Amino acid sequence: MLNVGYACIALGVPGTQLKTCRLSNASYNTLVSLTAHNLGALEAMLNYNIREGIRLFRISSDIIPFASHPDIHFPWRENFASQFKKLGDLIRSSGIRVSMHPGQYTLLNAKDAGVTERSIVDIRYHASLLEALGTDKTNKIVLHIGGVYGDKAASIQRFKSHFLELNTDIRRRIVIENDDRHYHIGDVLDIAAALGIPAVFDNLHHQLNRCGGTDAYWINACRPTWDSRQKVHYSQQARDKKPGAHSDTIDIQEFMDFYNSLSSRDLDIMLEVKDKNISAIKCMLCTDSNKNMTKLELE
DNA sequence: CCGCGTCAAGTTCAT
DNA sequence: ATGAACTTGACGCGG
Repeated sequence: MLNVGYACIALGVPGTQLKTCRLSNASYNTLVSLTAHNLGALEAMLNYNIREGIRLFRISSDIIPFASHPDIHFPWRENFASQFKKLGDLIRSSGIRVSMHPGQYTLLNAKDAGVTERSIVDIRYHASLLEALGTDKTNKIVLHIGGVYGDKAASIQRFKSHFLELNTDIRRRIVIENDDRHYHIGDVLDIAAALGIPAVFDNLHHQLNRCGGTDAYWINACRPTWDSRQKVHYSQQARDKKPGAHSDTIDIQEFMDFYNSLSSRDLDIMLEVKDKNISAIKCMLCTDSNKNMTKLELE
C-alpha cells in the first residue's frame, strides 16, 4: 500500500500554527507556554491527519523551542509527560507513521568536536521526543551525511565512527538521505550498508547530484536496507527558482509519471512541497492511496 | 499597530 | 578574508 505524507505544518487548518521566540526572550515561562501551545498544535495536526486519512507525517523540530540549545535547559519531557502520552496514544491508535529531520546545522560528521557534540545533543533531542511519544523504532530520524571538509573519505569515516558512538536506541532510529551537493545516493547506500541502516532516496537531490540510474532503480536499490516500510522523499523543482528550490505545489502529471515508474507501490512517500498537506491529499486522491487497497492490489 | 529587519545553528561558495 | 546563502516564516523592535 502507498502512503503519502507531508512535513511539519498543515496549511489552512485552524489551531495548527507553531510558535517560537528569540533566544533573548527564552525564559522558563515563555518556553513553558510556547511548548504547551505547540503540543496543542501538534494534536490538531494529528487529528487533521486522522480525519483526512493521512498516515505519514514529519514532526517539526521546532515543537520544543531551543530544545537542544547549549544554554537552555528546560525539562520539557517531564513537564509535559501527560500531554506526550495523550499524543502518543493518538499516533499509535491511528497508525500514523511519524518521523523527524534535524536541520542543516546538525552535522554528525563535523571535524570540530564541539560541533559534533552539539549535533549529538540535537539528535538525542529528536530521539527523546519520539520516545516521549512512545513511538516504536519504525518512526525514524532522517540525517544527511554532512560536510566534506576537503576530504570526503575521511568525512565519511568520521560519520561512521560518530554514528557508532551513539547508543543503540538512537542508532535504530537513524536513516540517511542523499543530499543535493556532496553525498549522492551511491555514497549514502555504501554508508548505509556499512552501518546496517536504511537509506532514504530523495528524487530532487538525485536530480541535482547524480550518480547514474533512474529514480526507480535507486529506490529498488535502497529497498533492502529497510527494516520497516521503505520511505522516500519526493519533491519537484520550483520553476524560475534556484536549483533545489521546492515547488509551490505538486504537478500531478509529473508525480504520476514517477508513481507509475515504481516497481513496488508498497512505499511511504514524504512530499517536500510548499503547499504541504494540500499536495499530499492531491497525490492520495490520484493514486487511490486514500483507500485501504489500491486497484493494483485488488487485481 | 504596522512594517520590515533580524533571527540559533555551520559549511560552502562567491566576492 | 569576509560575508552571503542555505530555507523560512515569524518574532519583535522601532517609528
